Amino acid sequence: MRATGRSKRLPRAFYARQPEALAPELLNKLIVHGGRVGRIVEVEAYGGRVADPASHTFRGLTARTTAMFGPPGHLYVYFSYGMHWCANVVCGDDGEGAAVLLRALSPVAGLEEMRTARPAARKDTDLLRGPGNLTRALGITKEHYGADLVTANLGIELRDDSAAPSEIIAGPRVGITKAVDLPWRFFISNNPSVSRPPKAAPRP
DNA sequence: CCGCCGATCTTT
DNA sequence: AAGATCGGCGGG
Repeated sequence: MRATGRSKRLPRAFYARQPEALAPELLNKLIVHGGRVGRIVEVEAYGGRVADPASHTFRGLTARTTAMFGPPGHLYVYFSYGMHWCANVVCGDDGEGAAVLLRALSPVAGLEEMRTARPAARKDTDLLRGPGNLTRALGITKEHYGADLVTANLGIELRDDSAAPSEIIAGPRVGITKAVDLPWRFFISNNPSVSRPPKAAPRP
Protein backbone atom coordinates (compact mmCIF):
# COMPACT_ATOMS: atom_id res chain seq x y z
CA MET A 1 0.00 0.00 0.00
CA ARG A 2 1.78 3.10 -1.12
CA ALA A 3 -0.51 5.51 0.64
CA THR A 4 0.17 4.00 4.04
CA GLY A 5 3.87 3.34 3.71
CA ARG A 6 5.59 0.08 4.61
CA SER A 7 3.69 -2.41 6.65
CA LYS A 8 4.29 -5.90 8.01
CA ARG A 9 2.08 -8.89 8.49
CA LEU A 10 1.74 -9.90 12.13
CA PRO A 11 3.04 -13.27 13.40
CA ARG A 12 0.93 -15.97 15.05
CA ALA A 13 2.26 -15.07 18.50
CA PHE A 14 0.67 -11.63 18.22
CA TYR A 15 -2.77 -13.25 18.46
CA ALA A 16 -2.00 -15.67 21.28
CA ARG A 17 -3.29 -13.59 24.19
CA GLN A 18 -6.53 -12.85 25.95
CA PRO A 19 -9.17 -10.99 23.93
CA GLU A 20 -9.35 -7.98 26.25
CA ALA A 21 -5.56 -7.62 25.89
CA LEU A 22 -5.46 -8.09 22.13
CA ALA A 23 -8.45 -5.85 21.40
CA PRO A 24 -6.77 -2.47 22.03
CA GLU A 25 -3.67 -3.70 20.17
CA LEU A 26 -5.77 -4.28 17.05
CA LEU A 27 -6.72 -0.62 16.86
CA ASN A 28 -4.96 1.22 14.01
CA LYS A 29 -3.96 -2.05 12.33
CA LEU A 30 -4.93 -2.61 8.70
CA ILE A 31 -7.33 -5.22 7.36
CA VAL A 32 -6.57 -6.00 3.74
CA HIS A 33 -8.74 -7.93 1.30
CA GLY A 34 -7.55 -7.62 -2.28
CA GLY A 35 -7.40 -3.92 -3.08
CA ARG A 36 -9.70 -2.99 -0.24
CA VAL A 37 -8.03 -1.74 2.93
CA GLY A 38 -9.45 -0.44 6.21
CA ARG A 39 -7.90 0.74 9.46
CA ILE A 40 -9.43 -0.73 12.63
CA VAL A 41 -11.03 1.94 14.82
CA GLU A 42 -13.45 -0.06 17.01
CA VAL A 43 -13.40 -3.61 18.43
CA GLU A 44 -14.94 -5.74 21.18
CA ALA A 45 -13.46 -8.66 23.15
CA TYR A 46 -15.42 -11.91 23.66
CA GLY A 47 -14.75 -15.09 25.62
CA GLY A 48 -11.40 -16.19 26.99
CA ARG A 49 -10.52 -17.08 30.56
CA VAL A 50 -12.92 -14.57 32.10
CA ALA A 51 -16.43 -16.06 32.18
CA ASP A 52 -18.30 -14.21 29.42
CA PRO A 53 -21.99 -15.15 28.99
CA ALA A 54 -22.20 -12.82 25.98
CA SER A 55 -19.68 -14.92 24.03
CA HIS A 56 -20.80 -17.40 21.38
CA THR A 57 -18.41 -19.88 23.01
CA PHE A 58 -19.90 -19.59 26.51
CA ARG A 59 -21.98 -22.76 26.19
CA GLY A 60 -19.27 -24.89 24.64
CA LEU A 61 -18.32 -26.09 21.18
CA THR A 62 -20.97 -26.05 18.44
CA ALA A 63 -20.74 -26.30 14.66
CA ARG A 64 -20.89 -22.52 14.37
CA THR A 65 -18.10 -21.81 16.84
CA THR A 66 -15.51 -24.32 15.60
CA ALA A 67 -13.27 -21.56 14.25
CA MET A 68 -13.51 -19.51 17.44
CA PHE A 69 -12.37 -22.56 19.41
CA GLY A 70 -9.52 -23.09 16.95
CA PRO A 71 -5.98 -21.68 16.84
CA PRO A 72 -5.41 -17.91 17.09
CA GLY A 73 -4.87 -15.72 14.05
CA HIS A 74 -7.87 -16.99 12.09
CA LEU A 75 -11.19 -15.35 11.26
CA TYR A 76 -14.42 -16.39 12.97
CA VAL A 77 -17.29 -15.30 10.71
CA TYR A 78 -20.94 -15.62 11.72
CA PHE A 79 -24.32 -14.68 10.25
CA SER A 80 -26.24 -12.11 12.24
CA TYR A 81 -29.94 -11.27 12.28
CA GLY A 82 -30.58 -13.18 9.08
CA MET A 83 -28.74 -10.72 6.85
CA HIS A 84 -25.32 -9.58 8.01
CA TRP A 85 -21.92 -11.22 8.28
CA CYS A 86 -19.74 -10.30 11.25
CA ALA A 87 -16.00 -10.98 11.51
CA ASN A 88 -13.87 -11.76 14.56
CA VAL A 89 -10.14 -12.25 15.02
CA VAL A 90 -9.63 -15.50 16.96
CA CYS A 91 -7.14 -15.16 19.82
CA GLY A 92 -5.92 -16.80 23.04
CA ASP A 93 -4.85 -20.44 23.04
CA ASP A 94 -6.02 -23.13 20.64
CA GLY A 95 -9.23 -24.56 22.11
CA GLU A 96 -9.95 -21.58 24.35
CA GLY A 97 -12.78 -19.90 22.45
CA ALA A 98 -11.71 -16.26 22.47
CA ALA A 99 -11.99 -13.61 19.76
CA VAL A 100 -12.18 -9.92 19.02
CA LEU A 101 -15.14 -8.62 17.00
CA LEU A 102 -14.31 -6.04 14.33
CA ARG A 103 -16.90 -3.28 14.80
CA ALA A 104 -15.63 -0.44 12.63
CA LEU A 105 -12.81 0.51 10.28
CA SER A 106 -11.87 3.71 8.56
CA PRO A 107 -11.45 3.41 4.76
CA VAL A 108 -7.86 3.52 3.45
CA ALA A 109 -7.90 2.10 -0.11
CA GLY A 110 -10.30 0.53 -2.57
CA LEU A 111 -13.00 3.11 -1.87
CA GLU A 112 -14.68 2.71 -5.24
CA GLU A 113 -15.25 -1.00 -4.66
CA MET A 114 -16.54 -0.27 -1.18
CA ARG A 115 -19.00 2.34 -2.43
CA THR A 116 -20.35 -0.15 -4.94
CA ALA A 117 -20.76 -2.78 -2.22
CA ARG A 118 -22.39 -0.30 0.16
CA PRO A 119 -24.85 1.86 -1.78
CA ALA A 120 -26.60 2.84 1.45
CA ALA A 121 -23.53 4.62 2.79
CA ARG A 122 -24.02 8.38 2.51
CA LYS A 123 -20.44 9.29 3.23
CA ASP A 124 -17.15 7.44 3.01
CA THR A 125 -16.74 7.36 6.78
CA ASP A 126 -19.90 5.22 6.88
CA LEU A 127 -18.56 2.59 4.46
CA LEU A 128 -17.00 0.42 7.17
CA ARG A 129 -19.01 1.72 10.12
CA GLY A 130 -20.61 -1.17 12.01
CA PRO A 131 -19.77 -4.91 12.12
CA GLY A 132 -22.24 -5.89 9.40
CA ASN A 133 -21.31 -2.96 7.21
CA LEU A 134 -17.56 -3.53 7.25
CA THR A 135 -17.82 -7.13 6.07
CA ARG A 136 -20.14 -6.03 3.28
CA ALA A 137 -17.77 -3.26 2.17
CA LEU A 138 -14.76 -5.57 2.27
CA GLY A 139 -16.54 -8.53 0.69
CA ILE A 140 -16.19 -10.87 3.68
CA THR A 141 -18.76 -13.70 3.87
CA LYS A 142 -19.00 -17.29 5.03
CA GLU A 143 -16.48 -18.37 2.42
CA HIS A 144 -13.91 -16.64 4.63
CA TYR A 145 -14.89 -18.65 7.69
CA GLY A 146 -11.65 -19.76 9.33
CA ALA A 147 -9.43 -17.67 7.04
CA ASP A 148 -5.85 -17.54 8.28
CA LEU A 149 -4.71 -13.95 8.74
CA VAL A 150 -1.08 -15.02 9.15
CA THR A 151 -0.75 -16.93 5.88
CA ALA A 152 -3.49 -14.97 4.09
CA ASN A 153 -4.68 -18.28 2.62
CA LEU A 154 -8.04 -16.79 1.64
CA GLY A 155 -6.77 -13.36 0.66
CA ILE A 156 -7.42 -11.57 3.94
CA GLU A 157 -4.60 -10.29 6.11
CA LEU A 158 -3.87 -8.03 9.04
CA ARG A 159 -0.95 -5.63 8.74
CA ASP A 160 0.85 -3.14 10.94
CA ASP A 161 2.04 0.08 9.32
CA SER A 162 3.21 1.64 12.59
CA ALA A 163 0.55 4.33 12.63
CA ALA A 164 0.88 7.02 15.25
CA PRO A 165 -0.84 6.07 18.52
CA SER A 166 -4.36 7.40 19.10
CA GLU A 167 -6.38 8.10 22.21
CA ILE A 168 -8.26 4.88 23.06
CA ILE A 169 -11.55 4.78 24.95
CA ALA A 170 -12.84 1.63 26.68
CA GLY A 171 -16.47 1.07 27.60
CA PRO A 172 -19.33 -1.45 27.68
CA ARG A 173 -20.00 -3.59 24.60
CA VAL A 174 -22.83 -2.73 22.22
CA GLY A 175 -25.98 -4.68 21.42
CA ILE A 176 -25.72 -7.39 24.06
CA THR A 177 -27.96 -8.24 27.00
CA LYS A 178 -25.55 -10.33 29.10
CA ALA A 179 -22.35 -9.23 30.86
CA VAL A 180 -23.19 -5.64 29.98
CA ASP A 181 -20.80 -4.30 32.60
CA LEU A 182 -17.55 -5.68 31.17
CA PRO A 183 -15.69 -2.70 29.60
CA TRP A 184 -14.54 -4.72 26.61
CA ARG A 185 -15.34 -2.31 23.80
CA PHE A 186 -12.35 -0.29 22.62
CA PHE A 187 -12.42 2.52 20.09
CA ILE A 188 -10.44 5.47 18.88
CA SER A 189 -11.56 8.78 20.28
CA ASN A 190 -13.28 11.18 17.87
CA ASN A 191 -13.08 8.87 14.85
CA PRO A 192 -16.09 9.42 12.55
CA SER A 193 -16.26 5.74 11.56
CA VAL A 194 -16.89 4.51 15.10
CA SER A 195 -20.29 2.82 15.08
CA ARG A 196 -21.79 4.31 18.19
CA PRO A 197 -20.02 7.35 19.60
CA PRO A 198 -20.50 8.14 23.27
CA LYS A 199 -23.74 9.98 23.95
CA ALA A 200 -23.39 13.71 24.15
CA ALA A 201 -23.56 15.13 27.64
CA PRO A 202 -27.00 16.50 28.56
CA ARG A 203 -27.39 20.23 28.02
CA PRO A 204 -27.00 22.32 31.14
C1' DC B 1 -30.32 14.03 16.70
C1' DC B 2 -33.07 10.35 18.63
C1' DG B 3 -36.09 6.36 19.10
C1' DC B 4 -38.99 2.88 17.00
C1' DC B 5 -39.74 -0.83 13.94
C1' DG B 6 -39.48 -4.29 10.31
C1' DA B 7 -36.51 -7.21 7.53
C1' DT B 8 -34.61 -11.94 7.47
C1' DC B 9 -32.87 -16.55 8.92
C1' DT B 10 -29.55 -19.29 11.71
C1' DT B 11 -28.92 -21.20 16.06
C1' DT B 12 -30.43 -23.24 20.35
C1' DA C 1 -37.73 -17.47 20.56
C1' DA C 2 -33.75 -14.79 20.53
C1' DG C 3 -30.09 -12.59 18.39
C1' DA C 4 -22.42 -9.47 19.01
C1' DT C 5 -27.51 -5.46 13.06
C1' DC C 6 -29.05 -2.00 9.82
C1' DG C 7 -31.55 1.69 7.62
C1' DG C 8 -35.81 4.13 6.90
C1' DC C 9 -39.18 6.79 8.95
C1' DG C 10 -41.43 9.93 12.02
C1' DG C 11 -41.11 13.20 15.88
C1' DG C 12 -38.80 16.92 18.69
